[in-house]
Amino acid sequence: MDLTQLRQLQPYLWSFPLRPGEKRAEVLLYGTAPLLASMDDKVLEQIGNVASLPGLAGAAMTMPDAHWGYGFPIGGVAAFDAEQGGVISAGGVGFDISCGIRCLRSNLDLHDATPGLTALADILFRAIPAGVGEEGDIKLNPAQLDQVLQDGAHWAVRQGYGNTADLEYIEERGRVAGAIPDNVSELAKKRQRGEMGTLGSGNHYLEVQVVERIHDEDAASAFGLHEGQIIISIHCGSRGLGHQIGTDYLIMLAKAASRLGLPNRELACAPIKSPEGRQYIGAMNAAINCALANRQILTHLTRIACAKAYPHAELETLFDVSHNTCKVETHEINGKDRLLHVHRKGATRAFGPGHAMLPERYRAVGQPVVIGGSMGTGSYILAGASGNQAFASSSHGAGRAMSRNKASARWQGRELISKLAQQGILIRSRSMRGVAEEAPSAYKDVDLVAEATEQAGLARRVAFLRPKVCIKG
DNA sequence: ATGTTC
Repeated sequence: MDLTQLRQLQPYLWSFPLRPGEKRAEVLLYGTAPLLASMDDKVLEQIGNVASLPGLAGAAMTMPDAHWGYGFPIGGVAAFDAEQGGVISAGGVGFDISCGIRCLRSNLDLHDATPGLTALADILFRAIPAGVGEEGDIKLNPAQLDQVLQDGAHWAVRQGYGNTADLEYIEERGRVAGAIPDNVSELAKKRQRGEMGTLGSGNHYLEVQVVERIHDEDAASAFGLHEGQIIISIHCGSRGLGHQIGTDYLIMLAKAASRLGLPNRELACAPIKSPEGRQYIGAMNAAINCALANRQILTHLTRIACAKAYPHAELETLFDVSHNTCKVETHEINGKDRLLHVHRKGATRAFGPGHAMLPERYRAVGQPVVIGGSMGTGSYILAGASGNQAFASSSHGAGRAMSRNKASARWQGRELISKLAQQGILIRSRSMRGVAEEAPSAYKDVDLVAEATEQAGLARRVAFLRPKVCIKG
């Protein structure tokens, strides 16, 4: 991205000034000069397009890990006011609806766990269905799937996957309101009937990590984290169902958008108050519940696998964040509280200290936020910051720096795996091409993303996690 | 991300 097009407002905040004759809302970009310089110009074009959509509240924004996506950039945040003609966009949520990360803290430490890590890697690889189209042992009939879409992780706990203590630490406490299973196509449901409790592919993973560094002792203590502790993180979403909803509604919303005079098919959207808009929102909420249930089942499978390698192991849910959603929230703009539909695409909600929606245990320090790193580099746990000006949003990952095609042309999966093994990181995957696409060097530097996220006032770093075992799709 | 062509 050419930085001469931008105006630097603060050390970690930039604006994209209007060109003569251009009509759109403000665009704000969070990040350092090097991070922004490494982004594709497409990011700027895309967030500029978002700023021209009807009913936008405040500015359209990008997070420090932004890269270009379908319609909206990944790492994009945009809030719309239904009362002012605001819109809902499928491309503003993302195709993998409610993709997110479940973090589990363990009672194991690296020193004791090390001798069993190879066995754990093999057990997890057998226990966790992963890869494109991969199905699990759970097969649901249509009525059962509708219950999943209605009740999310609560459904999973009722079936014996995990426990009620998990629910307290899931965003929305395990279930969003407003899901309408009838708005989800039969094809989308059919694709999901065998895919509950599966990881998927691409950047999805299950990682066994060690807490290598604590940045904030108070928050770490509230989150139950200490140096040397083993953590397990599960990154996945709503699988075939979410993807099919994205496909179905892209077509419907594109028609609605053409009536609004928006020519760009990728910006497919409809007013929140329109029939099409309401219909998509009902389907999207159903997909959010599907993803929450999916991560709950995977948590259960992970506990069983972990107990085989370490009979005394206990895994508690630290938190479960979603980073592809649109959620209705109240935010203050110019001193006035407004009810907004906040699109976060590749962006994590990051409520600050004192927010009423947070579980009591974390309320004083802020919401746990996860910046998932690339395979082999590491991840950060952060806490939502007071005074976040980005509709309580934060970065979600390292963010790609290179396309999948380029990465798979440059690296060999097998070589990467042996190189990472030398660094003490065990990779298990059925797809060598997938591993090559996920090469650590195809991503931005997660340390720089986390540092910029903190310096920009979006979230505070709490702990750095180093991967030890990584199960890839 | 994805029954890898939205």
